[in-house]
Amino acid sequence: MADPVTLPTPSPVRKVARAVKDSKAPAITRAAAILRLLGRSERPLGVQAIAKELGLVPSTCLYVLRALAEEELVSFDPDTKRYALEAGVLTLARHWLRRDPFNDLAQPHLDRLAARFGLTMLGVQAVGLDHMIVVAMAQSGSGFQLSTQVGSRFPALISATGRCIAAFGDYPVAELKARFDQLRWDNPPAFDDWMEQLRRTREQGFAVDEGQYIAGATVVSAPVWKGAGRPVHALVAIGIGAALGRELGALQAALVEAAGALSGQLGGGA
Amino acid sequence: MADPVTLPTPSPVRKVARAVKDSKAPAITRAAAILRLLGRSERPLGVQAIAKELGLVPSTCLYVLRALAEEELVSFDPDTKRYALEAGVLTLARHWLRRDPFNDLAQPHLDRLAARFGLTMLGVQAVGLDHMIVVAMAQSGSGFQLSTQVGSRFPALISATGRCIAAFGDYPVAELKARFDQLRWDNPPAFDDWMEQLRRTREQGFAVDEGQYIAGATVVSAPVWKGAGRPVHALVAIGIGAALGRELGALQAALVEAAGALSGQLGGGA
DNA sequence: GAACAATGTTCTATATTTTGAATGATCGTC
DNA sequence: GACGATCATTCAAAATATAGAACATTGTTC
Repeated sequence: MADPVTLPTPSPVRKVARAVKDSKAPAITRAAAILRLLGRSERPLGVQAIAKELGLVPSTCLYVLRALAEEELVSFDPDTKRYALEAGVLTLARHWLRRDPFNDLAQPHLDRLAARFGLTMLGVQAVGLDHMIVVAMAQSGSGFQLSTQVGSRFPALISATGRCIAAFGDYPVAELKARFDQLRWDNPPAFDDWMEQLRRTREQGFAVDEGQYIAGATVVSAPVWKGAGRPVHALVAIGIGAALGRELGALQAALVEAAGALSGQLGGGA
Repeated sequence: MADPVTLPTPSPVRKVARAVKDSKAPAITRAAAILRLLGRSERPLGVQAIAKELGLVPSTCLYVLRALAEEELVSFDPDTKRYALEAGVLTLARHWLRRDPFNDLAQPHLDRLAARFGLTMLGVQAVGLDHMIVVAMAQSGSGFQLSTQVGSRFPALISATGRCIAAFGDYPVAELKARFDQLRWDNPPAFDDWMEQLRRTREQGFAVDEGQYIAGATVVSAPVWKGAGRPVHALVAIGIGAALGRELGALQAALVEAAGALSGQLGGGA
């Protein structure tokens, strides 16, 4: 139900409270927190429930909700006095999709690879060191497979794609360590082993995760460059461990090739 | 490029200024305006450009942008100092989609009708009397660009669906008139004719627009009820005028039937 | 059906954000 | 390579959004 990234949320209250204090536009921080909470919630929520969950003052919370409702980002049921996400968020998403070249260009690659190897392919975008977001997807259609939805968020350093982000991002080791320690894996690697894997990732140009993030699943990820500097995107292949078998080598080669081609199309120096 | 609804936007400045003043949480109003502007824009924008376009104070604008960037709703390129929508908006949209039963239930109906009649089908949601938003879609031929169109906004009273919203909404005539006068049609009907069409829409249980909103296109729309009160959703068929021909009758019957079935599934009193 | 409890909403003093000018950075031009 | 202009950013005063209590409304229990 909940996002992989929202599962280990011990206390939104503390986080929201701190973020609100540090911000020069606290109302926006509160609004974003409310939108996320409503997104997480299975059912519409009342003012009080929202305020309590996020540690906000009810009256302030009410004003924020009214403003969000006015903007058609939140729906309000006058009968039940409950608030929920409104379809307006779709409109923003559509505009983002429309404007992002990675989506259009990545989709054919994803479709092709998904069909050829019979697995789930993702196009992923990193946003800072916090999260990565699934922005495109393709599935082969046959048999069982793992799947996510476009829009899903994951911690930035998790799994194979996390290794790519870390390997090519040139971040301070201390920062990586701090983030690494907060990750949840099915079979967590030791930090030193992980650092060694980063080195190999840099050599090979792609990263592999064999059952460490999700037991039984193999994830291969190759970075895509949009320009100089850090890669912001990656192509990801996800397969049930056994199903890949000897094809793993071919998959890796095809993935790297597709990622390289995409980098070229996006005008990046691969 | 731009939304149907954003095309006739003479001056965002006035609108934003008024909305900000009336709101008890102006920062949120500003933030929403910025997000919309960034969505509309083809390229990333700088602080100054955004502030000027919306009539905001640059420094305030900067703080809002920073807060939005912190929330991963807006991306910031440190090199060019430009802002754009960020993939975080996708996450909100995914959550909305996940939680809304109309989507899942409507999709099979849309697919079926699109295939049978060879046209484009939409699932639409009204949000107040301001807008309606396309929340689901099916096409007869190759249905890929599908997701890019979902999220489109239209004025609530336009075309066939607008007639449904007006006909079954029980709004004061004065309010309808005020909204009606702001609509842009290819071939605008007279208000009195339109009111007459509303009456017939109530009788028939569906509405038709033959080339009035878009010259050469026939639009048929049937309301879907989620509960008592006003219908919030509608099923919409869009076809090139000539292509429909004698099938129009069958389409109307099928549309009404599907809308009725959906209303039942959603627990509404059809 | 009445009293209670919980929730939503309004109100006002105060702490905060917003404002607009001043500063610093960056770009394009000569 | 230096100048001018544009843009992003900072800062302190002033307008204003926020917090917390009071009030109103809704739903629930006896």
